[in-house]
Formats: sequence, structure tokens, C-alpha cells
Amino acid sequence: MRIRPEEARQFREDVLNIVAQIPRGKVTTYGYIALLTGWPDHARMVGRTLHYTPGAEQVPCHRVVNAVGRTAPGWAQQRELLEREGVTFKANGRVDMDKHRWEPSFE
DNA sequence: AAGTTGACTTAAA
DNA sequence: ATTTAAGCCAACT
Repeated sequence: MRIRPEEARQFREDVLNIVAQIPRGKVTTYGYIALLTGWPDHARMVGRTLHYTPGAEQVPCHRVVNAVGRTAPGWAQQRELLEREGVTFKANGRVDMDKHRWEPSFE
């Protein structure tokens, strides 16, 4: 299922709203966010949105990493930002996902 | 219009 | 632990 041009706006909005809810010290993945928006196969678009959409700076997008806990390419600061809130990394430089994966307690 | 690219994911080697 | 491969989708060449 593809996102039609009219829905694109809503999609970006949803992504930002979801990211805004990630609590301090927790992280989530692009794929999971995609799932929550109702567009399960759009992990890439989530990444694109957070990277290029103005306004992403206003939400804690540093709390979003990929499925294996790798931080965003070309964004050196991200690791420091996370560690600052208590997120721990493994020896290989990846986030300890099992420990910090965000589990929304439903609303 | 066809090919490439990337803040992705999963599986396999 | 790395690297490849294939599937995915919209934007960009």
C-alpha cells in the first residue's frame, strides 16, 4: 500500500507526534514508528521524515535508532545525547535495545 | 521514463 | 562479528 500525496502530510504529522511521546532514556525504531502510523512497510519514509522534515528538531528524534540499535549515519551527537539521558551502549557501539526499547503502555 | 539512493528490516552466509 | 542479498517505498537523477 502506497501513501498517496494527500496522505503524506498526515503521515509526517503522525510520525512527529509519535516520536514526541518517546520518554527520556528510551528509544524506538523506524520500523515500529511506521507500524504505529498504520504504514508498516514505510520504515524508510520514517527515516526520511526525521531527516529532512523541518520540525523534527523540536521532537526527541535522537531517541530513534534502527532495528539493531545503530545510531543515525552522519550524526555524531546522537550517541552523546542518548548517553546523557542514561541510555547505555554495548561494546560494538550499538544501543542496548532490550534494555531501552520503548514499550508504550497504551492509551 | 528508467535507474539510483537512503536516518530501513530481515535473513543468510 | 561482518558482509551480502533481497524486499521495501518515495524522492531524486
